[in-house]
Amino acid sequence: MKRYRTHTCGELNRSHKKKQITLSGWINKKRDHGNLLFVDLRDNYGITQCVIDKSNEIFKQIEKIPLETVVKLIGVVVERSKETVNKNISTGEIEVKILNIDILGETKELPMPVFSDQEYSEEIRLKYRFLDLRRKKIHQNIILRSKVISFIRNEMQKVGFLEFQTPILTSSSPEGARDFLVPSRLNPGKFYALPQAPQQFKQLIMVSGFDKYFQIAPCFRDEDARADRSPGEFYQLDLEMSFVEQEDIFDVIETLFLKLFKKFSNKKILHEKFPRISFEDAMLKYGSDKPDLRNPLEISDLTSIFEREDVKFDIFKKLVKNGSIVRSLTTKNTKDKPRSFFDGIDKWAKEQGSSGLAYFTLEKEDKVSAKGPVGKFFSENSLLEIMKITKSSIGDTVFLSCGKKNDVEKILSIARNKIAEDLDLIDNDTFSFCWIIDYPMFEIDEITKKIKFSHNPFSMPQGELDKLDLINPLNLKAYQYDIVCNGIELSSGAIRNHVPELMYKLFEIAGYSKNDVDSKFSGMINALSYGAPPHGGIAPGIDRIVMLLANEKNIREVTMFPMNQNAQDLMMNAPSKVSDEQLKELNLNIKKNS
RNA sequence: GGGGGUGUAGCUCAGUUGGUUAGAGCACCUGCCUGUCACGCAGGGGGCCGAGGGUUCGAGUCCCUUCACUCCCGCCA
Repeated sequence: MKRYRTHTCGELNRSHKKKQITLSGWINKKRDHGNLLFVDLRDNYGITQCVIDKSNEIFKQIEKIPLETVVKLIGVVVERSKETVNKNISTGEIEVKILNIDILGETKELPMPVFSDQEYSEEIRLKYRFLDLRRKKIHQNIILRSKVISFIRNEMQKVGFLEFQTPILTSSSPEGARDFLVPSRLNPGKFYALPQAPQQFKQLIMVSGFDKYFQIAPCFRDEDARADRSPGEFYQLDLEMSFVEQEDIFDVIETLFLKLFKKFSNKKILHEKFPRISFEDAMLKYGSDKPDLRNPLEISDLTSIFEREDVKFDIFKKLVKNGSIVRSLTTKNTKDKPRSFFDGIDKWAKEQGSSGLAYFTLEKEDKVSAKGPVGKFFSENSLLEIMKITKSSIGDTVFLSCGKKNDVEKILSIARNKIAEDLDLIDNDTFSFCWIIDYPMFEIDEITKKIKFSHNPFSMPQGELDKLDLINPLNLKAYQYDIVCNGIELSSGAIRNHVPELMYKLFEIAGYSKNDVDSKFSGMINALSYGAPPHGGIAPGIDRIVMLLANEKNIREVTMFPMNQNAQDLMMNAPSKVSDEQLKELNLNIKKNS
C-alpha cells in the first residue's frame, strides 16, 4: 500500500466501488449536518466528496479540521444513489466513506478563501500566491500554459527546429528598452545586462550553421507594466531560420498557430490564411498597426472632400488648408440611433483628448442629404462622393475626425474599438489573425526630430541591395512584420540584414558611427563578416498566446508568480536591500537620500 | 513622470444630507441538525473606517497631504 494515496481526487468512479482507497489532499469545503459530515477533498486532479457520520468515533475530530488543512484519509468507495450524483465533478458518481484520517499539514486562519470563485485584491492574491494558485480558475490557466509550451516544443521539434539556451548574463545594448543591469564582481564598475531578447544570439546561432533554432526564451525589459505586459520579464517563442524569405517564416507560424489555437480553444479562426496588411494600409484603414479584424468598421480618408467648393464645413476646410487631414468611420444602418448615442461618442472622443468627432447620417427623400449637426455643410454631390469613398449607404452614419495625421489615426483607432463595442459588433467567439508587413525601416523621432530605426535595427531593407535609396531613408521599407490576433500584438519579426557593409550604412543613418556599431554590436557585426547565411525569424509572446487561449485580459492570470505593477514580488519581498558586504564586493555605493 | 479608479471585520462588500453603540455574507468559535454538494438554523468573538493633518458641537462621510493596489498615457528597437 502506498503511503499517501492509492488514487487521486479526480479519478474515482463506479468501477472502484467497495474498494478501500487512500486519498491525500486539501479540505476544500465541509458541509456539517451535525450527525453527518461531507468533506470535499481536493488535489491537483479534482475533488472527491467524502462522508462520515457520528457512528465513527473520529467524527467529532474531523468536524473541527479547518478548511485547507492537508489530510490523508482512508475510506471505502461507495456508489451514490441517483438523486445524489453530482454531475459537476468527475468523481460525482461516487463518494468515499471515511474510515480514518491523518493530518499531514495544518493551516492557520486563511487570509483568503480558496474554494470561492470571488475576486480578491491583487495585493492579497500576490502575497499569498500559493493559496491563490490552489483556486480552480488560475490553477487551470497555469496548467494550460504548461500544456501550450509542451505542445509548441513538440511541434517545433517535429519540423526540425533545435532548442538551444542562450546566456542570461549578457551585454547592454543601446537600442530598445531599458536594460536590467547586473554588476560584475570580477570586473569592477562593469555591468552585465539581462537580455531584452536573445536577438543577437539567435542570429549568431544561424551564422554558426544550425539552420533552425527555437527557444522558450525569457526576456527582460525594465519598462512600466500594463494589463497585458508584465513588469520585468516575459517569455517568447523565439525562433530563427536560415536561407528563408518572409513567407517561409509565415508558413511556420501559421501552421503552428492553427494547430495550437484549434487544439486549445473552441473559438473559430476567422481567416485560416492570415491576411497580409501593409503597415500603411493598416494605419489608414484601422488607425493602428495592431487592428482587431473581428471589428468590421473601417476608416477612410476624406481630406479631398474638404477641398471642394460645394462643401461649406469651414472649420475643417481651414484646417485642411493648413495641412490637417480628415478621416472617417462609418457605422452601418445607425439612422435610428438616438441623438444621445452620437453625442455620447463625440463627448467620449473629447474626453480622450481629441477635438471630438463630427458626424452626420445619410438620408434620402428626393435627393441624398445628411442629417446631424454638420450635415447642412455637405452638397448632394459631395455626399455621393463620400458614399463612394467610404462604401457607405443611406441610413449609415459617418463620423469625422480632422487634425494632424498621428492624432487622427489615434482617435479613430480607439473610436473604432469603442463604437464597435457600443454597437456590439465584435464576435468574442473568434480569433482573427493577420500579418502587418512592409514596415518602414526608419521614422522621425517626434522629440529629437532625428531619424531613428522604427522597429528592429537588424532588419533587411526591401529592394535590390545595390539600388537602395539611402538618400531618402524614410522611404525605405523593411522585411519586418508583426503578427496580430484580436487587436493584440503577439510578435514582431524580420528577415535580418546579414550584410555588414549595409548594416554600417543603415546605422550611420540612425546616427551610429562605424565605431559605435563595432563596439555596441561587436558579437554580431563581427560574425556577419565571416560568411553569414540569409536568415530571419520571429518571437511570439507566450504569455499573450496563453491569455488569448485562456480568455484572460490580465497577464497575471496566466503567470504563476507575477510581480505587481511596481515590479515588486510581494510574496518573496523582491526587490530587497542587500548587505554592505555584498555591495562592497561589487564595488557599489548606494547614494544617500534615495 | 502624468491622469483615472479603489481602500470600512481575516476575505468580499453596504453604509442615505455630516448626527445615537459602523452593518451583511463568507471564514473563525459555540450549540442544533443524517443526504449535502456555495447545506440549513440559532448565538458569539472580531473594526485606528489605509495613514497624517484640517473644518465642525459632532467626520467612515467634507477639505488638504500622503501611502498602497489597480487601469491608462508616456515608455515597451
